[in-house]
Amino acid sequence: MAESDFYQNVWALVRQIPPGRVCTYGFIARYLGSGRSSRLVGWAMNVSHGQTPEVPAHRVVNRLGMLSGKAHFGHPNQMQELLESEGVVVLDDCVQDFQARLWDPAIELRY
DNA sequence: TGAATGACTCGAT
DNA sequence: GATCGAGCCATTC
Repeated sequence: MAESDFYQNVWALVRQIPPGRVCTYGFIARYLGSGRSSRLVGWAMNVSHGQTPEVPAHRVVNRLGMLSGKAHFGHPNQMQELLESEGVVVLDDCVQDFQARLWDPAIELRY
């Protein structure tokens, strides 16, 4: 039973992140109600592999903009390449202009 | 059933 | 200002 509603909500939210933008675990966790469930968001990403439709987990980084989850992709560089292909500049596993690229669901989906 | 783990975050030193 | 430790919550062993 690795598919709780929490995962579904996380995936649904991540899928709404527009290309070229990124989001953080903490923001997602907070938006879903439990600001302290950031680790569960990471869990959801772990399970999201092979999901359909695909979950753009590469657009989710930690609060510092670091690609902390790149090791869980097929290839460590895959996450960075996916982001760069969408226009996100990645340097040393960190998203450049992170503040500008940040996509906050609490603001973007408030309308 | 209890203990350990994890793609995180915050507060204290 | 940087580093260390504890908390959180669902899943797994």
